[in-house]
Amino acid sequence: MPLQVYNTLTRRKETFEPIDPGHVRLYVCGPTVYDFAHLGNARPVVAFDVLYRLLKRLYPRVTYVRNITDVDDKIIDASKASGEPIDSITSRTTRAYQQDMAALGALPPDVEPRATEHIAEMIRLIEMLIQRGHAYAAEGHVLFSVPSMAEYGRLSRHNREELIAGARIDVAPYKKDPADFVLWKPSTPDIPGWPSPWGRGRPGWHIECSAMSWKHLGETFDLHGGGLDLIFPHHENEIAQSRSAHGTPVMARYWMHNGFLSVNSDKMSKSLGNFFTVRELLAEAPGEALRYFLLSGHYRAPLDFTRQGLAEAKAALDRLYTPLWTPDPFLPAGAAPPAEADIPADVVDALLDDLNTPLALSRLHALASDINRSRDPVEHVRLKGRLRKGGGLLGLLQQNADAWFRAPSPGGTKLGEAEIEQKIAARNAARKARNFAEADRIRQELFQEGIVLEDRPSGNTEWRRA
RNA sequence: GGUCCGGUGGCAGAGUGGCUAUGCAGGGGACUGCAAAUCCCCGUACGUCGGUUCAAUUCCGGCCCGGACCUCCA
Repeated sequence: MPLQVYNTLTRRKETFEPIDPGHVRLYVCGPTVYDFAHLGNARPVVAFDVLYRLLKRLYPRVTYVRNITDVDDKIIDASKASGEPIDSITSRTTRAYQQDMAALGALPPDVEPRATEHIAEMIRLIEMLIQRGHAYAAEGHVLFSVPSMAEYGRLSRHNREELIAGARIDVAPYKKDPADFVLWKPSTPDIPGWPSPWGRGRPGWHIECSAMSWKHLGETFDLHGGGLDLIFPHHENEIAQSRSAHGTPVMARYWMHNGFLSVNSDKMSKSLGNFFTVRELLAEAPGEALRYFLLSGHYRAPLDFTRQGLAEAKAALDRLYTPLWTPDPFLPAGAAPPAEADIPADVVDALLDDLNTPLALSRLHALASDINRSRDPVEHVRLKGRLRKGGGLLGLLQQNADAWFRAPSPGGTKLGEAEIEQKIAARNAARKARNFAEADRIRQELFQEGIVLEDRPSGNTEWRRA
């Protein structure tokens, strides 16, 4: 079964056919670095991380580019408000972003270009657009001429007239057409700016992605991803810029957009103030649980964030890690050692169908059940390997099960491992003396501390944090 | 107004023209000194009204309800 992706350009699921099967190229819109990322910002990162992992399995070479927008009026505003220098804000926030995404198990992209390091490419692109009659300079600004592009609006399925009719902002007087948008704008001396043929200024929002994707992936590439809200205007304008500058029929062949994360059915957003930063959530749950939560819904569907949902994600991971936690059975003498585990095909198939992660997760659970039922030692070990491999495709189940169950949790017990082991030894002594009241008292005592004991058939007592 | 998504069991969330995932929660049983974990069994859900069909939750149409986008936004 080939990879199928839902393409926003055609509004249907299509078979993915790379331009160059030897080298797949993917671009995802990254963050504007002026504040910590919230869980909604993390959703595309995790979703497209699964895509990246899948593509890497399918093709010999994949280049994944995710930009860092480090020049933007929101950054300027943040600096003015706090007094913190712009460089400090952007470098600090970029670092935090990278740490947070790593904590969610997202692989770093192959290239993470910064807008400020691509000003020359942006200026070049703007010059090309002017040359070809798709842009014009006016009062220190350079604007893209929307009427110059016949196919403008194809991605968002908006036509120019509707846009003008529905516009929520006033039309700047220097625009020739109300739908025209800014490629370059002048900077006053107190804010960041770069010399350009149109005077000292800074880029508009959309041009940077056109410049960076061009430089790192070429004029036309395979996949472009981002949040649903970027379809218009951001991606529409990127397409207009790139296609018009290069004279190409498409910018990216497949456009993928993730749905929103909501909180009590309201979109999680900074302006509504109902957001949870990845950072604060990492203080109450493991990154892997947050990742599982994000993958528990299909990437295009809305996903409602609740503490209960997060707790269920953690419980589901407990269930998947449980069979991985039990020691491998002894292989019968003379038995062939289990072969290198294969990737579970049904998990791959689920992902090939437009990244159906909920279905893929259910297949992981089926695999866990198989392991729990398995009585054959060789089969048991082989299935465990498969579960790990399948989890790996989703960026899950890669840590040591002991670490998963025993890593100190924020707000958890203050008891150290040595103290826990000590209490377990005391309890086992009581059990041996058939003093079950004392044994149960210790069990209860540990339970109050969030420690669960499991007496194994082997006679060992294992503990884990609830 | 325009464009585009959805409405599935107590909750979350897949999927399918007939065999009704998966997890959590709940009930019963096995196992256990007690537990935990695990295993077995259980509750027969698909907004609404029509249509097509031998058969529709699944296809088509109307309606109702909810959501997103229409130059801040993942």
